[in-house]
Amino acid sequence: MRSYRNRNALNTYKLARPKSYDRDNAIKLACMAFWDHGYQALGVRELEKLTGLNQFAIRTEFGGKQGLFREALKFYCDQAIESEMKPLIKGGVPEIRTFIRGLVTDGSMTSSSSGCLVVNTGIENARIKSPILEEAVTKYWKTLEKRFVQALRNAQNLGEISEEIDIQLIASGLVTAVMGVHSKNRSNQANKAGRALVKIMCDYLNSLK
Amino acid sequence: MRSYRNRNALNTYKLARPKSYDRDNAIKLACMAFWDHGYQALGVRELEKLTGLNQFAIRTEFGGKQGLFREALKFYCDQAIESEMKPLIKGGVPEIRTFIRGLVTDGSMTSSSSGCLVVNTGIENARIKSPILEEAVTKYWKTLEKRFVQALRNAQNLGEISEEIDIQLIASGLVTAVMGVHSKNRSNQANKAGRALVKIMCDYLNSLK
DNA sequence: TCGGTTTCTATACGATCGCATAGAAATGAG
DNA sequence: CTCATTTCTATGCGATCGTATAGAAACCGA
Repeated sequence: MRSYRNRNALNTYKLARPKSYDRDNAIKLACMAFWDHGYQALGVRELEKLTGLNQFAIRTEFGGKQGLFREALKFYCDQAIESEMKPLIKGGVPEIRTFIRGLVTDGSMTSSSSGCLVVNTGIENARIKSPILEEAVTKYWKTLEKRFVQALRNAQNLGEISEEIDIQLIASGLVTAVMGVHSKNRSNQANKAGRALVKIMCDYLNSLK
Repeated sequence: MRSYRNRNALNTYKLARPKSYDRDNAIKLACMAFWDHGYQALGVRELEKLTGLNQFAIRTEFGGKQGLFREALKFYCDQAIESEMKPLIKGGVPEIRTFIRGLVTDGSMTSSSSGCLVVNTGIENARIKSPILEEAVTKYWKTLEKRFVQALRNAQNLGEISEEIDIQLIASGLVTAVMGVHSKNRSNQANKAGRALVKIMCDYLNSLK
């Protein structure tokens, strides 16, 4: 065993039997599977079928079911932060509205009848007490809150909203509202179930002028 | 076996070995246990310890783990509907505010670091697809929505809020906000974590005059 | 005290969980 | 071709899941 890791096409020394799966795609499929079924309810054997991975690969490539879940959660978070949250950094109230509306809009990755993987994980693992997962979940919501804070600051600078406003409070409340929309979407198994709160929050943002 | 059921002190014909548990109290303890740990993560053997029930009792009295969970969920719903939701029937905006604030107030049964059993159940069982549980969850949120509608109508009649308002929309949005506060409380394991959204929704209600 | 009834405890069952291991299969190098 | 290396499939392990069963224990009526 010359090279401990030998992934994808970037082989260093010796080629052996090629892997039957694409790592990145497997993570994506695992993400969707956990998103749908939850962590505990999804067994390793069904996970194999849904991801195209084999048991050996789950062990050696990801360190088992837990490790694969961590990768899947990371994939979800990175994806959402990079795509949906990004416009908030330089945006203002319109971008906040777009983000919120994305929670109940077909085609948006944050709009799903399965809710949100991070919400689901935070609720399911509240008592499993895995520090690694807890940290990932906390980091995700902290990031979203920061993005909201940034967008609200931008909005103040643009004069879109009043200077009197407690930005931290609104950002925190928006995060909680987002979690509510996801929860309702999953509970009702409909990706638009939370649309009333979306409307209300948009109206509320308008009232901050 | 003269009488098939022989519960508590109200024995009909023949007294035999007395039960070692109090049924109602066991349901209450089971409710707290499931609330904390979730359904799947809580095994029958630990459930025995936490409720004071024995395996035989779980089978004969409740029909197994599922049956006990149903009773526990029913207990939770009935309790919340009877205590926290009740003032909404004859109340107006102040009663809505009190309800919402109760989600992040020590001593209120709807304020818990474990979130809300109905939210947790809706999320955990979204893919388990138990029609019985799904119906119980749906009914709970429908009831809360109706209570909000009633309170908002009362508020209109009292002149607390404008006649122009879309009551159905606000009621639905309030329900989703409630779910958000519960989700955040559980995710953060703090019964006041969702307080920012509570403040925002109270402000929003004030703006409807 | 004994019989009838119900609930108790103890034990076991089949299924499934995540994970480990062994040997076959698939590749490139020599 | 053979060999070294890696990944594959097949099988099994120990633990735990919810549930079933059997016999002991606890009560009342007679």
